[in-house]
Amino acid sequence: MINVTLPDGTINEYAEGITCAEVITDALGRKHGCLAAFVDGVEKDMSTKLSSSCSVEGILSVSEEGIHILRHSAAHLLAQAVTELYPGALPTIGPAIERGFYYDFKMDPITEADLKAIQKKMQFLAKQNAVVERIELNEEDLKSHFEHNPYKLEIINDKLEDGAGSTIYKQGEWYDLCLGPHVPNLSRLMFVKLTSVSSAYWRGDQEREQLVRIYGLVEPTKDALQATLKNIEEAKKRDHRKLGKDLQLFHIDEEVGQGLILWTPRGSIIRQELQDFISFHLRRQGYSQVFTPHVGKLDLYRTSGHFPYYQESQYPPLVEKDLMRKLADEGCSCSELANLMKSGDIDGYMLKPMNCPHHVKIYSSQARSYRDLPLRLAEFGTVYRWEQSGEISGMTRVRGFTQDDAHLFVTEEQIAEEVLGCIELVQIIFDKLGMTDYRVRVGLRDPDSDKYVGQSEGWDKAEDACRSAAQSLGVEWTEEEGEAAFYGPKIDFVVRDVIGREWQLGTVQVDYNLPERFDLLYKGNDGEMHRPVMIHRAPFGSMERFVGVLIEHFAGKFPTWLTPTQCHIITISEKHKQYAQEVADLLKEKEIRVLVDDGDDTIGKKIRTHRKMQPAYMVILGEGEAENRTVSLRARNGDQVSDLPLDQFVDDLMTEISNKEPQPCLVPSQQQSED
RNA sequence: GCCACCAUGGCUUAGCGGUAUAGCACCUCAUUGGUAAUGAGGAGGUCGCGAGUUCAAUUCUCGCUGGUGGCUCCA
Repeated sequence: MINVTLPDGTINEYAEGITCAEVITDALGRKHGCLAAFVDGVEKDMSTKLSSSCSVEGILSVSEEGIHILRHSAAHLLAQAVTELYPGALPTIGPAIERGFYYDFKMDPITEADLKAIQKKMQFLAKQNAVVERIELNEEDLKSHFEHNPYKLEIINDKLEDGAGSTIYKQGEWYDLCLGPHVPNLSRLMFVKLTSVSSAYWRGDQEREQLVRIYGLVEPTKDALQATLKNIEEAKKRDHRKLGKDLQLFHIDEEVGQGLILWTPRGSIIRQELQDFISFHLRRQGYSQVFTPHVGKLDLYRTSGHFPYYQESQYPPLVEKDLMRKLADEGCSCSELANLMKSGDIDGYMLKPMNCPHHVKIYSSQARSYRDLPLRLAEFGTVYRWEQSGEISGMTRVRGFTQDDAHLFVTEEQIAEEVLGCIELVQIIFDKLGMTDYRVRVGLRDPDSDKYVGQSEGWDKAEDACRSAAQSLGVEWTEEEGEAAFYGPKIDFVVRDVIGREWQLGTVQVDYNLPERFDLLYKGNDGEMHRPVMIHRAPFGSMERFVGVLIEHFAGKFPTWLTPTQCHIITISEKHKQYAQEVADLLKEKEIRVLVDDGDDTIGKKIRTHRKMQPAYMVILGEGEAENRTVSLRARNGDQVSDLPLDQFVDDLMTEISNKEPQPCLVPSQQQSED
């Protein structure tokens, strides 16, 4: 007999060999809803036989572990369906992921249209409700089970020690190499939805074959699945690429170039407001504003190390016409030209991929003493990077972007305090914008990689400085090896958007390397020359990416201070044109952004039209308002307030804007939102 | 860069081997209307670009450009 401890503390005695399923059924009844169990805290199948005293706790499909098992099992079901429909298809790997599951197959490409049939097959198989069976096999048997699948054999050879066996999971005649656990039977997997098909490299290696990857969702109930699908639909409506077009915030034109953002008047207002906001804080923190050109000589980037290191992701260099002609006359080939550039035998210009070298040159334009430090140089600097064409997307991944950049030249003793100042700035901004869902990542070098430059002593010090700064932040932070820049460690602020994607926005980087490469010096109070340390930082990261994320964060409903047109004035009839103009002039005088619609559409029609542009307020003006010098307001959610005295409205609105209130607040919320 | 899919007036979209729908937006006229579409009329497209097949191509084929979903990459 063995003793089994249940979550509520009771201890039951059972015969040895009893299964988890039997224990849980005994404790909770037949409709326990568990799909696996923790045995002494370790995830096990329901069919696991208990051989000694232990604790047992059921895993429900709504728990984090439960949904993970559900997804993983659904991936197996997908593989079964695909291999039955496409006999030549070879399953490779198929894990559960954050929002569902996928499975990679070696097979001929399929299209989204094919997913319907596969999903139907999955649901058919789920209805058959085969039992999922765990089978332990020795190495030889294991290999013979997968002798026609080189991918599985590769995993067996790589992951298992010589001579070690492993397990397969079998449902009906189909089986897969897997450690489990899995659902006890397939009927648990009724509520699946295949979402997309794409491709992936085998084991994530660009050099190896491309596989067909099928993504899917699974939920424990029909309602849960419908809710998940609805969430995805809602998220799509927030997509900054769609909203950017609808709200006329930016435009990308193929004749201008891929990944190059044209900021339209309305989007430019948002960007300008953000820049003003940040500039205000920069002045407070003692930064100096600078401007530098968009190009620089190749030699500059040879010295900085950017040219040789990041050649693949730079726009092609610009070479002078006469030199090009001369080289062409001499029969110089393209590859020879590239070599000459690489070796430094010919020079040219480059679109700047970053602002640091220019700022470094401002530092070194004068002899510096310790009294000049910290020297903080800030610039909204536009940089150009040749991102891979397939990677470019909307505003979040582009080829030309403006960093809210700054470089701080500091003494070693000043690092900790200055890094902290940078971090505080990031926090002020995130706080003001209500971006609370972010994590802090301290990026360290990968000890096994040789991509990093500089002395390891400097690295150690810089890494320590980042750690202690992150520590003092009072926010959850993680260290990640291999996430450092090639010149130094960094602290990144990674923001999670509404769809759960993560975006690296703010960044602070400590750099011992560039001062070395450019031989930067200052005279200390000891009369000796010393080397300063550089801190790179950009609280927004790039204006493009930040605004892109912000559009989705607010779903286009910006706080009043950021809203491109804050008030849309709508007249009831032609008779109120004059009063509308008066109100508009008054608001404009106070630098409030306003638009007047005194056209002859009906009031309902106008409201419908203007709602699409998401003004902070619609200001409705008719008979009563004109007579009493009042306004009526309509908020984005349809709430209204009537007969607000005009002067009070203007005052309140100005206060709201200068306070940078997170949402419009002049119309008290009366009901649940109609949006 | 790789794989798959996609590309029709400003936007959303129908369609097909014989140069093309519809709605919104736009313009004109009438309407003077109180919080999610007043009515009538009008104008606007060499169907992303280039080549090929064909008597004929927006429709089929290839290339290019751009987009979408992923992979790889991201100073």
